[in-house]
Amino acid sequence: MTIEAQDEQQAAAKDRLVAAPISQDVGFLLAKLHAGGSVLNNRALAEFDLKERSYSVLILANSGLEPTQRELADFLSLDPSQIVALVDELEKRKLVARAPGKQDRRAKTVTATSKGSQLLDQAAIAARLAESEVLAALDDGEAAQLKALLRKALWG
Amino acid sequence: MTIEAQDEQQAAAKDRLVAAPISQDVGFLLAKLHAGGSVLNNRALAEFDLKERSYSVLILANSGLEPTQRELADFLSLDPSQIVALVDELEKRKLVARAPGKQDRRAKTVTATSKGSQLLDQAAIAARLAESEVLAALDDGEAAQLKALLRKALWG
DNA sequence: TACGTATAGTTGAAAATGTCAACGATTGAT
DNA sequence: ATCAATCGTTGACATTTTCAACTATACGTA
Repeated sequence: MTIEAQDEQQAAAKDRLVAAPISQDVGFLLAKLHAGGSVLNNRALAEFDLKERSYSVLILANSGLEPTQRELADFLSLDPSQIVALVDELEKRKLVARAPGKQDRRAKTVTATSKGSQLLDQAAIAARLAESEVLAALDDGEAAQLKALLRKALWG
Repeated sequence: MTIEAQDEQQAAAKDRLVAAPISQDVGFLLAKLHAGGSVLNNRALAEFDLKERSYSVLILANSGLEPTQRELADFLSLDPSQIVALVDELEKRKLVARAPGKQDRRAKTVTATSKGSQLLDQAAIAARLAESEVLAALDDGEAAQLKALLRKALWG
């Protein structure tokens, strides 16, 4: 068999299981697209020594919303102890700073430093590129529609 | 502060971070909706001693497509060794059976037993209910549109 | 004011998952 | 006949998840 014929057969076989009814299952579709996207995202962010997780924290720290760690945990669907580790690392790299909450001194707000903000500017470019790869099969209108539907499903 | 006022404030605070630009990021939206959905799915499937993973394998085993373990690994974005563990457990419970591949005796195809098929019928009902919870904020047309866009992003 | 309960962040341990390299059996091209 | 590649499997190792404490702080109530 030629190399080309092999590749064709593999490409054909790769998606053979799409016919199974699980391809109608939203949970599965979300998981699969997310899995593929994570690989691309993490690859794109590796250049900045960031992963999806730390990138997310950095964005939120840079948002001006001064999130507390608890809010980060809730919003990112992570355990509070994972936020500790994430913020520890970003803080060690001087990308974010912890500050005591203004009304509640138990809480600590997480804010991006200017160094963190600058790094984020660069990383966001790479992340946007990765995103466009994930959604390569969709045109701009469809991509926007997908985002709108996901947001509506999450927050009504 | 009254309990009601507390709840209101928490509910308001819960989504405060939606304003951050990460809420425009497809990767994040996918991760968050998937995270929420997984909890519901696994809760719904626990009744049948299944998790999302084993449920997925069972569906594919029941599809009539006679997937090999390698195909399952590729399709579910899992390491082949994880498929071994998953199939081991389902086979021990007599829900699926391994059979040597017809053309390739290295491969093993995974097929649902009638017991597995029956269990799947029940589990699918619970899973559909969980899915409708995940997509509660969308009407039927929007849900269908979301699925169509996810499928297109994955397979063009 | 003092008390009791609840919450924020932190730590560390245990369980579950993910990643990877090796191996025997089998395949298929040369 | 040989040789490289692939399939399932095993086991080691790393990462992630989950959970139960603990301290400090908050806040309603007595």
